[in-house]
Amino acid sequence: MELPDRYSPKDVEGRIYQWWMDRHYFKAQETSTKPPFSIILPPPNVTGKLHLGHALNHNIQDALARWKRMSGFNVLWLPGTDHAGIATQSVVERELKKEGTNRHALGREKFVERVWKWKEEYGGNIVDQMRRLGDSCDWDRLVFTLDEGVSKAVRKVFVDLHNKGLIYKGLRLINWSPALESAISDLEVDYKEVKGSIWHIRYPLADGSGEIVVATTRPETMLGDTAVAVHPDDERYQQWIGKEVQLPLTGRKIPVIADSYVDKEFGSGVVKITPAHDFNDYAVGQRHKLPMINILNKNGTLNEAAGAVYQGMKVADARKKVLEDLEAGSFLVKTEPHTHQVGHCSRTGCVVEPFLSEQWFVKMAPLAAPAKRVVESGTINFEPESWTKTYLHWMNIIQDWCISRQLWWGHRIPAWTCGGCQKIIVSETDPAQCPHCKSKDLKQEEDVLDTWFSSALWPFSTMGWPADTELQKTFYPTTVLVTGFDIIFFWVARMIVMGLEFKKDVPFRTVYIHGVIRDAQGKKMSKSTGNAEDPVQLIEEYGSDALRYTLLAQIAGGRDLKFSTQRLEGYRNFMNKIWNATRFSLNGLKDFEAPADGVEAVPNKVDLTDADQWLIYKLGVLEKDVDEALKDYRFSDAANGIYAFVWNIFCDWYLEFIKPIFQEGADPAQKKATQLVLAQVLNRVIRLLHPFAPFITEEIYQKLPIRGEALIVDSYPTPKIDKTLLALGSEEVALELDLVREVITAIRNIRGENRIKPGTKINVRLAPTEARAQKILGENKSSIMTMSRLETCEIGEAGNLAKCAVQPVQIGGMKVDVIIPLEGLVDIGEEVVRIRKNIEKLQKDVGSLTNRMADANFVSRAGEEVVAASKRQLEESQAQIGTLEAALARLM
RNA sequence: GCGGUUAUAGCUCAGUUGGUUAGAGCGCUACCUUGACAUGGUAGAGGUCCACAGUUCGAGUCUGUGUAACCGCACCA
Repeated sequence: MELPDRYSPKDVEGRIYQWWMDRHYFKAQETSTKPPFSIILPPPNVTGKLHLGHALNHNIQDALARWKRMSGFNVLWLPGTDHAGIATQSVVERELKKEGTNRHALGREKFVERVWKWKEEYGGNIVDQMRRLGDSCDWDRLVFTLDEGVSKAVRKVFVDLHNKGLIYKGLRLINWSPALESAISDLEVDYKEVKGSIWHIRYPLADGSGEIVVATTRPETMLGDTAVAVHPDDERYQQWIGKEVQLPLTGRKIPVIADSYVDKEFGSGVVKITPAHDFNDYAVGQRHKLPMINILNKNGTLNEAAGAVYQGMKVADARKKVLEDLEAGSFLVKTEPHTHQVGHCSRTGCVVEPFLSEQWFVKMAPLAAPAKRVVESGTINFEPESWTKTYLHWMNIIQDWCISRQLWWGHRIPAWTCGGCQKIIVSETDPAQCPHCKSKDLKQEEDVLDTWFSSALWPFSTMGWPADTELQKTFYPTTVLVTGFDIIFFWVARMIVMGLEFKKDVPFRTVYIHGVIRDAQGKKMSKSTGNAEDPVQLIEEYGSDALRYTLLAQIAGGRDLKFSTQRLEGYRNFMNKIWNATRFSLNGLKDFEAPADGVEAVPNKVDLTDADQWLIYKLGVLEKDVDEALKDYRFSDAANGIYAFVWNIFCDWYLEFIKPIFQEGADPAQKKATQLVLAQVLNRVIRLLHPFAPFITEEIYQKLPIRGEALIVDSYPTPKIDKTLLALGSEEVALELDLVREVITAIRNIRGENRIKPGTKINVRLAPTEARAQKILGENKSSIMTMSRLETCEIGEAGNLAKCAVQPVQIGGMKVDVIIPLEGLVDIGEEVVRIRKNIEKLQKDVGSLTNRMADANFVSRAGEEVVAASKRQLEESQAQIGTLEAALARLM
């Protein structure tokens, strides 16, 4: 079968993916004798378009899934999509706006219907994108966060927590997004530095006995002030404590209180207290039982409590007006520039307002305690480990979780208020009547739950909980969670909490936290800055495997990754290299008969060339390294190791070494042996590559002479399972072949440096100093001649060095002088320069080695082998200098 | 303020337990269309491993201090 000379991902990826699907290779077995391996996919938003971060996240999980599947595990990779309350609702609201209407006009029921319709139509897009990435998820188990089963789980958890007193409804100061007109959680607030001012305002005492100056960054909130506070020990203000001040503009009288929250050193040492619009003031207000005046509407404008003048104004306008009025009344003392952190809504970017409102909360402290313990004890471990500290820190300062959102798209809170007795009923099923007063006048809460509430249950709600399913028995706790650090608090921590509370076990054993993808300049990729790359677009252009290799080869130790298309191009080239190496190999295997015992077949050791044994030895090292790297989540080490093997060992050397064997006249026994080695090693390389480049490898695999049914379900090569083949490798022979390679490199080096045309065939004398080198060179003479394009090659005495280029080569105790007569070939001057450069380099080594050997401390204290090695190196370097100097003398 | 991460070639990064001459890819220079691949090949140039101190016979690697950059968390109105 003929392969095109370039790998074309487009012709392969879709077909291969469909083939895997048709054959159900992604399916997990509910029960199996195989050990389980499970991953829950962090569900992307249904609205979403995958970004590169998703690609990385999914590629890691898929690499793990494929590796484990090949390693004999019963693999469950459970996919899902998230309803993403705010994001999805916004998309549909934008659609409505275009149609000249809005959700309020439509009404709740119709609107939610409309969102569902949207989801049915576009929700599949995100799944299609995941398939482009090659995700080998068990698609038959695809779950959506609003599916019936998941919704049941959500209700059960809500009701249980409520019955345990861990969910409560209360009037609290919460973070309010005026743009969304909804509460948001602490985590959804991003603090950004904003340049503002700090205004000093005069508050006259009510009894006219003086005035007090307060400092504030938000003058408009003074309309809701209910006290002025000073530090109890502040000598300047002792006489004011307990008196009243008259609030400018409103004339309201408010007390001066003492509270140690006030910092004497900051500003004027006097703080205006607005309990309804500041978290610290709220705390002070609670301590002093101050009244709370809410001056804001839900949309962020001022309400009637702010006074007729300001009612209806936006906060920014009100601030201006208040300052004008203060100025006019000469209440304003001074204005200073001041930068401070201002909370912004992570969804809309609007300024978040602390807002007094009735919301539902989860009491976190009792739930956090066991969730801390499982991480402290190592039942769950973070990879990299340093995230443990971040996690524990957050768990220590955790606040109650505000879970209600004033949206329509999501899990509606399963609580009803009875019109008869006003009691609140919380129930898993919609109640027909009030259990207390039997009234049928029940009204369900309007609010929905924070998206992350259902996400927190994901590891078990997706497996059929609360029913007791086989799936949970087999796969819970899951093996590993793969995610970015940005949702450790949003998601990871809350899953641990809920898993422990409802499954009495951790949701996963390991949390693998990977870095963030940045652009080539190191900036965070985002839609708004326009530097976000579209993975599907990149796949179109470079192929899914190339993209995956780029990401996996660079992800290490949880560090961020800088993405450049230049790098992507490099790995695209690598895919092509693999393709062409296969093309060449298959050509050489045209008359090769696949052995009956397939992958177990090995040639007789006596028929193997040195190159065969060298290659097999290197393969053994690779298999060991890759196995260890993958076990430690060192994807880049594994990917780079395979890359180097394929390119620098297999292609650059091995394929070159075996080329003559495929020419006519080669020894048939040797050819047969080499063909078998080639077929077996190619088979191993393709299998090793599969988790990192699934499409191209499966495509190639199907054309290999030695193969099974499908690569995706073949086994993953390790030294353990490849014992028979790897036993043919030899470290000793490998070292000998390295000498041959060094000799070839030396000849090429002399050629290059002396600018001898590649077409010019030259004569070389090789002068080994011991029998072992003599033997190995003799055995590989024809390879040396071909690969360095020689006319003649003598192996023996150094002979006359007059007008000769000379390069000493030594490796593992074997030594060879490479000698090339230059007479009539080139200008001798180049060789003089080349030799001098080499001598200089050697002299530097000799210098430091001499110093070291002269150091009595080194000789007596360093390990014996180290001293011996240094001594040997010194002698060898000196000998090489001798050789080169002799050659130099003969050149002049 | 508390915590974390990073600092190695022009760029992006490897360098596992301290041990010969610190590696790769890209970029750069020269040469090469040789029968797998120009998305290729061969050779080459390029590094005071952030600074200082310490431990050690020996430090890119371990310890401390400092500097710089990035990221969390908490924040003073």
